[in-house]
Amino acid sequence: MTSYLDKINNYIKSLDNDTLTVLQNISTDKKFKKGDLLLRQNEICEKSYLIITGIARKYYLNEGKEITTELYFENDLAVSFDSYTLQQPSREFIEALTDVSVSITHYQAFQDAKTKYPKLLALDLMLAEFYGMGLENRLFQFHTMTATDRYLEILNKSPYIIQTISLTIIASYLGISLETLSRIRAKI
Amino acid sequence: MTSYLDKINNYIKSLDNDTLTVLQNISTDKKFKKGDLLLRQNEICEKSYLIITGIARKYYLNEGKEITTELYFENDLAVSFDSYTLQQPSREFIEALTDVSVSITHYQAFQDAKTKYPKLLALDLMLAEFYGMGLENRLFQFHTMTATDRYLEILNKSPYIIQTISLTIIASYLGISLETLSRIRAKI
DNA sequence: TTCATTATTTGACCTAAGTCAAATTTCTTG
DNA sequence: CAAGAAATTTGACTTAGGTCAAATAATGAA
Repeated sequence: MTSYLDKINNYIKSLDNDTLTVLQNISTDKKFKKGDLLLRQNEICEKSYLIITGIARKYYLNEGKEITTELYFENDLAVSFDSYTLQQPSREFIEALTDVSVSITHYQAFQDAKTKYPKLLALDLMLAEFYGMGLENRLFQFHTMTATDRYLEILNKSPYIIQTISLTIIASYLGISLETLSRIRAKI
Repeated sequence: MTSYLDKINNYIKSLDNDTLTVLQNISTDKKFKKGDLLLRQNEICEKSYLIITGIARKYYLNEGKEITTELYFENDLAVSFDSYTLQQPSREFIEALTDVSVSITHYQAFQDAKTKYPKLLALDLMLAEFYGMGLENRLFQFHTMTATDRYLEILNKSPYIIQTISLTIIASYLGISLETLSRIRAKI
C-alpha cells in the first residue's frame, strides 16, 4: 500500500519539464544552523521550507510552555499552515533542531506560478490534503490513545525520532510533561 | 475582518457561468430524515454533502463511545475528509441530527470537472485549506484550553449549538464525558 | 580529565476529568 | 393528561497526567 506522500512524490516526478523548471526557478537553497529560527511567532510565513537535510520542528508557546506541533525530516515541507495560507502573523515558530539545509519557495511566487500552471495547483491541493489528513490523525490519536500508546507508536513507527530528538521536545509533541514521559519510559 | 469562508463563498459567486453550470450539473439535491446516516463507517465517502438546511454531524466510535468530530450547519460541506480524499473506507459516520436537505456532488464527477476547470481545482484547494485550518484550531484548543473554556467558547461563538444539539453530542464534540459537561454547566 | 551546564529521572502531592450508579427532569406519544 | 422513555444532573470514588522540587546522569568546553 503506497502512501499519499508517495503519490505526491510520484506526481512531482511525473511533471513536465516546463512545470518542473518553473518550480526550480522560484526556489532557492539555504542552510540554517542548529537552533536557528526559520520562522518566528508574529511573523508572516511568506516562505515554505522543503527540508533537504536535517531536522526541524514547529512549535508554539502556551503559558510559557512549548507545544511542538510538527517534526520535520528529509523531504518534509515546513510551513505554518494558517499563517502561510492567510498571509497573517504566525502563532508558531519553526526551529532547526540540527543544522539544516532547505529549499525555499516564496508564497507569492508560488501563487503566481499556480495561476499559470494548473499542475502546480493540483500539487498544492495534494499537499493541503496530506497536511489535513495528518492533522486528522493527530487529533484522532489524542482522542483515542493514552500518552503511553502515543509514545509506543512513535517508538514503533519512527524509532529514529527517539534517538535524535530530546525528550523535552518529544514530550511537548506528545502533549505531555517531560516528567510524565520519563515515567512512561521507566515503566516500559 | 472577513473570514476565509467568506472568501470561498465570494470566489464561488465570482465564477464564470460556464464553471458554475458544470458545478450545478454534477450536483443533485436530496433530503434526509432526522437520524438518517449519510455515510456509514467502512463505506467509501464517494459524495460530498453541502448542507442546504438542517444540522448534521460527523462522528466515530471508540470503545463503544461516540466522538463527534464536526458539526454541520447551513452552507457547511459534510465529508469524511480522508475517506473522500483517498477513496478508502471511512472510520466516521455522518448523521442527520435534524431533517436535512443537501446538495450532493459525486467524487469522481468533481475530479473530472477539476481537470477541465482549473477554477474548480482552486476552489477545492480553498476548501481543503479551510478544513485544515479548522483542524489546526481544534487541535490548538484541545492543547491550550480547559474543557470549561472550550464549552464557554461554543456558548459564546455559537449559542445556537447549545440550543439545538443534545448535551450528549456536545460533550462528545468537546471531548469530555456527558457528566463532566453537566458539571461544567452547573458551575457557570 | 574536570567542572559546569543541560538532560533526565524520581518523589510527593494535586487536579481535571472519567466511571458507575442512582436520582431527577424533560420529552413523547398513546 | 399520564406513563414510559430519553435526557440531564448529582454523588461517590478512581485515574491519568500535571506540578514543583530535588537527585542523578550525560555532555561538552576549557
